[in-house]
Amino acid sequence: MNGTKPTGDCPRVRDGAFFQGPMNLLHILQQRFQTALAGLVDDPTPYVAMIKPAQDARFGDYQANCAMALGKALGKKPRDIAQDLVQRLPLDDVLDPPEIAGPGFINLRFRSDWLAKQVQELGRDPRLGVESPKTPRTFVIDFSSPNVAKPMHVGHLRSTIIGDALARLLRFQGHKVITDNHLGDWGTQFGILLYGYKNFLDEAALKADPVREMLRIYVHVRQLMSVRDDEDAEDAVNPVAEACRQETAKLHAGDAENVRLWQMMMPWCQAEIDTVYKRLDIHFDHTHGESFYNPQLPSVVADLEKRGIARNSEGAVVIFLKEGEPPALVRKRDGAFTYTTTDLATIRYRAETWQPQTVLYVVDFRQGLHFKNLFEIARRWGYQDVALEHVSFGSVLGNDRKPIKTREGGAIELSELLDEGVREAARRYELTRKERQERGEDVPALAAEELTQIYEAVGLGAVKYADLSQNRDSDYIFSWDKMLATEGNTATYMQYAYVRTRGIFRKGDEDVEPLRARPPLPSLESPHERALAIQLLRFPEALEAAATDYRPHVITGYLWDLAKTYSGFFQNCPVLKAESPALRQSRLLLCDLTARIIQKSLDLLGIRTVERM
RNA sequence: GCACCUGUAGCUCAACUGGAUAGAGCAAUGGCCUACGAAGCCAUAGGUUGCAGGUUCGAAUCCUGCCAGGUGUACCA
Repeated sequence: MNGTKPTGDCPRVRDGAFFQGPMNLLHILQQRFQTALAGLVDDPTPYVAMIKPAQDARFGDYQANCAMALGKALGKKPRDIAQDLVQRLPLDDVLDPPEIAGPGFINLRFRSDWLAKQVQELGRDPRLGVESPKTPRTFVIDFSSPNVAKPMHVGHLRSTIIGDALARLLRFQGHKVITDNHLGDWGTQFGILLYGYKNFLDEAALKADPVREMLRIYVHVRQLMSVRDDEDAEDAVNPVAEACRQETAKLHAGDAENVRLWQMMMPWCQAEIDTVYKRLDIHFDHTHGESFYNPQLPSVVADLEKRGIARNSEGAVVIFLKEGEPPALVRKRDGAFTYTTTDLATIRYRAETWQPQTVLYVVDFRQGLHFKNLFEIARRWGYQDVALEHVSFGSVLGNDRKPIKTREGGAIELSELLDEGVREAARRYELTRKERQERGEDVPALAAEELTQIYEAVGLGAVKYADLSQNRDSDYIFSWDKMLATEGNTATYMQYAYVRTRGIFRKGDEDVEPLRARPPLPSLESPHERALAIQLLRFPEALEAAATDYRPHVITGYLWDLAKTYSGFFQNCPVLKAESPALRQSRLLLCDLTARIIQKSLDLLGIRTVERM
C-alpha cells in the first residue's frame, strides 16, 4: 500500500496516464469487507472469501456468508455480527443498504446509478474491465506434445485445445506465457519410420508428396507389427517390431545414416502437424522436443547420482520414492534413458532459461502418477520454488462409452476429424438455411467465400467449445449432434448470439466507434438492463475463476449466463425502437458490450466469430 | 493389493470449492413471429445427488466404510 495514492478505487496506469477504469465487482466488495472485518478479527482473509454472487435475485447481487462462521469464532449470535459488519461497511455510493436474512446472510445490492457509471467506463475500456496483475507471473505451458512420426489423432485434441485456451487466458490477464510443444520426436515411432523407409520406400511417391509417403510407410509397418505370424507365437517377438527397436537404438547411439534420415524426415513431420495447428489457429513460442534434451540426459543422471537422489539398482539407475512403491527409472539396464530423465532435463532447462513461477503440463489423466513422481523428484533435486502442475483431463469417448476409435479400431486422425466437423457444420447450416427461407425469413445472401469462412468457424468452433465447456476432469462423449446443436450451451449458439447483436447495428445503421470513444451513461431502469449490466461487469471475475484452477469451462459457463441474460434484455427492451434517442444509445452500448465480451471470450477459447451467418 | 479419477432429472452436463428451495440443454407437454435475425424466447413436468454412517447452524461438496465404472502401478512415452 502506498499512502500517497487512494486505495479505494485503484487507479491504473495505462498508456502513461492514470486511467480510472471499471473494477471487478467482487474485488470491490472484498475490499469493503476487508475494512469492516479489520476491527473484528486478526485475519479477515478467509471471511472475505465468503462473499459470493447471490444464487437468487431476491437475495441481491452478491451475498456475504461470513457472519455464521464468525459467530462460531467469536461466540456471538451470527445475526448480531452481521448487523455489526453492515454498520462498519464503508457504504458511500456503491451499495444500497444491505439486508440481513436467515441465519445471518448479508445480502448486497449495488446501487444502479453506480453500476451505470461502471458500465460507461467498461464501454471505453479495451480490456473490458480486466485489470493487469500487480505482479505478473511467468507461466510455461506444456501442451499438445504429439509424437511426430505419425499423424496427430483425436488423443491430442484435448491437450491441444485446453492448453491453447489456458495460454490465451493467462496472457490476456497480463501474465507472461511461454508455450512449449514438447514433441515426441525421438522415440520408438521413429524406429518404425526408419525401418519402413529402408524397406518399403516408394521413391516416386516420396518425391511427389513426402508427408503422404511417410504416412503410408508408417501405417504399413504398423500393420506388419500387429499381424501375428501364427497362433502359437503369442509371446514370440515380432521380427518387424524387433527390427524397429534396433533402428531406434541405432538412432540414439548416433548412427550416421539414421541420424541423417531423421534430420531429413523431421521437417516433413513438422509440416504435417503444422497444417493442423494452422487450421486450429494454435501457435507455440518454442518447440523443444525430446531430441532437444537428448544431449543433456547423461548430465542429469550424473547429477542425480552425485546428490544421492538416484542410485543403482539391478543394473538400472533409479530413484526410490516411497516405501513399497516401485521406484522411478532414470536409466535403464541397457543404458537407455527414460521419459522421466527427459522430463527432468526439461524442468531444469525451463527453470534456468525462463525462471517461471509455474509450469503447467496439460496432459491426460493417465499420466497422473508419472507427474506426481516427477514433481517429487524435481523438488528433491532443488526445484522447490517453481510450481509444477499437472492440468489433467479425461478421455474422449465414443457412443459406446469407450475411448473413441475408427470403425476399424484405429485412432481417428485429427485432420480428418476437423474436416468432418466442417463438413457437418456446412450440411446442417444449409439445412437450416433452407428451412428458414421456406418460412419466409430474411436470410442474408452470402457469397461462397463468406460461407466457407462460416463453415470453418462453426465446425472448428463446435469441436473446441464442446471440449472446453466440459469440466476437464471427466471423460466426455464425442457427438456431432451435441456439439453442433444450435440450442443450448454450444459454440454455434454463442456465435449466433454474437451475429444477432451485430445485426442490430447493421439494421440501425449504427457505428460502434462513437459508442466506444464516448460511451453514454446507460439507463438501467429495467431489471433486464440491470441484470445485463451486472453480467457484463462480471467478465473479469469469470476469467479469474477460470484461471485459478485452469478450468476453461468456467468461461463457457459465464458465456452461457451472459447469453441468457442478454436474451431477456433483447426480448423485453427494444433497442432501435427505444422510446428516446438517449435510451437507444444506452441500449446500443449494452449490445455492443455484450458482443465484445462474447467475442473476447470466444477468442480466449480459440474460437472465431463471424459477422453474419 | 495399492493409488488417482468418475458416479447428480430418461439422456448430456452445471452447481463459482461448505450456503438459502440442487440448476441448464436435449427429449416430453403447452404457448410466442404486423418490435431490432424464431439457429430465438416463455411456461409446465421431471431429483432419496451410487449406498450407509459421521463432522455442524448448514453437506452434492469435507471425513470414514462400502458398491459400480474407468485408469495407472520397474526398464513404452
